[in-house]
Amino acid sequence: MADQIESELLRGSMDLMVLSVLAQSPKYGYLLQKALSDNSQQQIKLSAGTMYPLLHRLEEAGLVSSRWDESTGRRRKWYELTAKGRKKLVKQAELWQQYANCINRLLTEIKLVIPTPATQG
Amino acid sequence: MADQIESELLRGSMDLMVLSVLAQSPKYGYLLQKALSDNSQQQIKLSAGTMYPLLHRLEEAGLVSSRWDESTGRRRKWYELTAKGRKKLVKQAELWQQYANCINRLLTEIKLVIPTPATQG
DNA sequence: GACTTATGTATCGACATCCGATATATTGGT
DNA sequence: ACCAATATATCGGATGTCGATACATAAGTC
Repeated sequence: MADQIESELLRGSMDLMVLSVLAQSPKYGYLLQKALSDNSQQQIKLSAGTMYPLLHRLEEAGLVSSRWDESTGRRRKWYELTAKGRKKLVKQAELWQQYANCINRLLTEIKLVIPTPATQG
Repeated sequence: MADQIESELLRGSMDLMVLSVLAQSPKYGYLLQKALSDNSQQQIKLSAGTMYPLLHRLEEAGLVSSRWDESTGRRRKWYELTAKGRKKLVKQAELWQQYANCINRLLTEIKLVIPTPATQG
């Protein structure tokens, strides 16, 4: 299994990943970390120092809503996508595709990757 | 033609793109801007305020070398990849592929994109 | 000649993101 | 009693991005 992906490359798209994982199902922070790690074959680690401010930003922007669950021994804050968040996710996913296609085209031109059919956009 | 890609999503991979474009041929800053824009169907714009510090960082790190050309009316600083820069580019391109595959997998799972065959890695 | 646009490099300050370190508290296992 | 895992949160430092600004020359236009 490959190492964890360098953060340098990840900057700016953490929002997209978090929105994606939350789109699967509502989660609380700690669970979100595990889910993202699992979904990426342990390649993407989201540190607490990155995640919590990020979640607060998303909530501030109205993209997720949260509620505390104190019913169990554990004090957990569950986050779920709002309608606005879902729209944002779709838009960001499209942008990502564009972006990825751009870079892939660049890398393909210098023959660093095997050409792949453009997905869309 | 789609709009310019939001910078938010681009953070952290400008280095990769610049190294890629320089791998095609040596360029001076202003030419690099045009080349990157052309190579991305005008979707990626590299502002001067981003580019020059970036080029200086790459040179500082020994990934590119530069020399002034004063032979024409225009004063130009040409940049070209060093051997170290080329190695770095190959490595970063591999990381990029890993990263892109991770995100694509995430987006595929929530059915926001049409699944594509994994390129590699 | 005067004016504007394009070319060309560069720095500055404001702002955002990322992350390690740290704090706090509970649960479960040994 | 101790330690690891669970769980949320903030702080400060490092870094990246970009609009604004500065400066200078060349080319085109009125």
